[in-house]
Amino acid sequence: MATMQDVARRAGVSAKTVSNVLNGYPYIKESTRARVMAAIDELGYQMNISARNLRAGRTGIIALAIPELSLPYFAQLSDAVIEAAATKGWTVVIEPTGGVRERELEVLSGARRHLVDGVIFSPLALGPDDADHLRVDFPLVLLGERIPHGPVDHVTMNNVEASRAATQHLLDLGRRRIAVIGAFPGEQMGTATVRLNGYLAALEAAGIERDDTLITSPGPWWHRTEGAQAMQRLLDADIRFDAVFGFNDTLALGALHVLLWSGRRVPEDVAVVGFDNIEETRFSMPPLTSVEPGRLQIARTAVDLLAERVGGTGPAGQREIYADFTLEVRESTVGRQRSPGGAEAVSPPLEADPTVTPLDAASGR
Amino acid sequence: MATMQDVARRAGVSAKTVSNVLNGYPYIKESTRARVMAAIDELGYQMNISARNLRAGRTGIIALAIPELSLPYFAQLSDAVIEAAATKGWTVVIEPTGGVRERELEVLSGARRHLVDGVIFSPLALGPDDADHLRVDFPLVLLGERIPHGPVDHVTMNNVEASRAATQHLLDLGRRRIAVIGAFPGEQMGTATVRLNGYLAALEAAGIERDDTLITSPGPWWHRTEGAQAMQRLLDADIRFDAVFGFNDTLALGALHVLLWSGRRVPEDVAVVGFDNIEETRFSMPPLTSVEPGRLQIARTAVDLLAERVGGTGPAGQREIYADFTLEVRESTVGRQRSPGGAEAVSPPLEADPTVTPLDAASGR
DNA sequence: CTGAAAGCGCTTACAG
DNA sequence: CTGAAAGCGCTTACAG
Repeated sequence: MATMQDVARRAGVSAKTVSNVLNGYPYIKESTRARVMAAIDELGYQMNISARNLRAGRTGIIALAIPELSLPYFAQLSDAVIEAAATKGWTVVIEPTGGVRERELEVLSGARRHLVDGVIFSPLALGPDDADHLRVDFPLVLLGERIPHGPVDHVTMNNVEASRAATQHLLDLGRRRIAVIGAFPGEQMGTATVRLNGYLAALEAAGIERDDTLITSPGPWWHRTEGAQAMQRLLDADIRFDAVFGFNDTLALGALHVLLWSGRRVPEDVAVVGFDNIEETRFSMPPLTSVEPGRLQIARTAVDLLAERVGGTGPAGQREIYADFTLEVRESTVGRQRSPGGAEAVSPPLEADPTVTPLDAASGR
Repeated sequence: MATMQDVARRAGVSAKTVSNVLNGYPYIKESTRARVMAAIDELGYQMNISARNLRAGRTGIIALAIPELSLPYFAQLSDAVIEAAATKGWTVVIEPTGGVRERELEVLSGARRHLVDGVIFSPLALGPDDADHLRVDFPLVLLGERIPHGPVDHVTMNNVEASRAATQHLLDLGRRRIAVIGAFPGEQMGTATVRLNGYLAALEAAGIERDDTLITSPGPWWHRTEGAQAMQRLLDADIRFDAVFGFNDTLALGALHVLLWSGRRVPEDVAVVGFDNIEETRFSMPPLTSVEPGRLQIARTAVDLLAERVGGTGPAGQREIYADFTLEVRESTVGRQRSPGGAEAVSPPLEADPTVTPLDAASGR
């Protein structure tokens, strides 16, 4: 395989000049650049990334450490991060930690430190007591709620406010007994905790007393299974409720499934709200009202902050960025007619998802 | 940062010996190994991957090129590939192509050839005419149906048989007018084509004539949206049918959504079958009968074949491996009672998903 | 605008 | 079992 030297020889220049051309160094005579490019074409030359990395101390790779891709939120977040990273010329390696503490620590201990220019990390097992582990010697951007005021740049959203808004939406519809799927009493700090705080804040503002029989704790994982199980236990215990707030969409969808199975009408008997606004919320039956957490904004911001750290242009202190959320109102709370609160008429979700990449015309499937 | 030389000096050995220790070279005196390990610990030494790659000509990275992570099948496949690759010491970079021809060609033109030891590639835009593009000078394993007999190792499943079995299941239930969601007439070869062939084969064996008004072509993308739109068109056109076969689960789930919306009962009025057995098939209402394509087996086999190619131990010719499929019968076809065909009683999906990674006890959410 | 030399941190032969 | 030398293919100063 051709090397930079081969190209230089063929173009009648030095390797340095080839390097300059390839790296976009501006002060090169046009004729020289043309000769170099021609030589590259003729030899089919491709730069050896490892050599460049060794010498330059950069790899052009960032890691995205998340619990698992099978959780739709993280799959969709990963797509967004990959796309945002590409605009910076970065390749992304995804490191599913399984939410296992040891594997999350490995992300930080930097066994792959030399492989990546930086890391975007969404911890699940690590918590506030682990903030010191975040003092690493490579650029790191933190996502999520587990370590709120760590010593690194942090991108998140205002979960308390968003959760309060979702709960308020149910209250506005006249619901008074709102079951929660997704509390996690063992948690010092995390998504479950802050979303529960938002829920409780909304109740308090409405003068409704907290009822712990309505607050279910399906455990640390938030798949559909756990949502279904938690709902089944509520039904088995004959708890009365007129609404359900799932702390993520998969919990809410699992709960919705069991509700319908048991013969409840949604939203007439029970209104259901989720969180994350994953694609399938538009396709459940009925479509699921959900909090859009600003996933694209989170991905882009995380990549931008990381790029600044890698480039050394970030400020000295850590930054805390909050993405904007919105409540997407769908039929699981307002039914098929116009919402009483004046929301737009809700129609079957037949419009294309604007976030879907268009397929070019020539391709097939 | 400490180098191998620093470690060698501290341990009183040569760099070569440190390298031998780190690479598991067997013939090292135990006392030497211990001294080296101690020096590594004391210095906090971590090998520079780029330097190793440059010298060894390997990177320890493989690429997985897929259309997009937002399609649950590919997210779940990616998780499986990442896990399988880890057992070989490989890191995975995921390259979402968006199904765009140009980006799929980039995967093969090897702009990142030096970055990866090999590539697992699931094309969508490239087709049988592009087989020559697969003649690349790096290890490559192909997935999917788009290029059936290309010049490279290929892992797939028997789509025709699986599709035939799914259709037969509907026929066994007495259904005679089975609508298809997912045909793609413009396609020379691909998933849509082979699954349609299986469907037609089953009809023919049952002596049922093909009815083209039942065969919908939602286009190349197989999201929920397209399934919902195709179903809406069937309903708008007043086509009669008593079953629906979605060529993947998201199409089937989109169609299911519109069916229920329109007031049809599933499966009493219309039975629904999907393909891929993604997690949410167990949580739709009703749960969706689907073909399990052997996703884990596909992931592991692809990684194994690639490892043999990278190691130079594979056979000269290309291999064609078929994963085993099974039909997972759920309520969308047999309802909540025992299936007439003798399948097991179907119950609400409250059992845990066995493919879910356990979270360690100490972690939170 | 371009070149010649040195060196990034490893591993590969080659010796012993 | 271990060592000394060379070199993987680039980029970084340093000159001019």
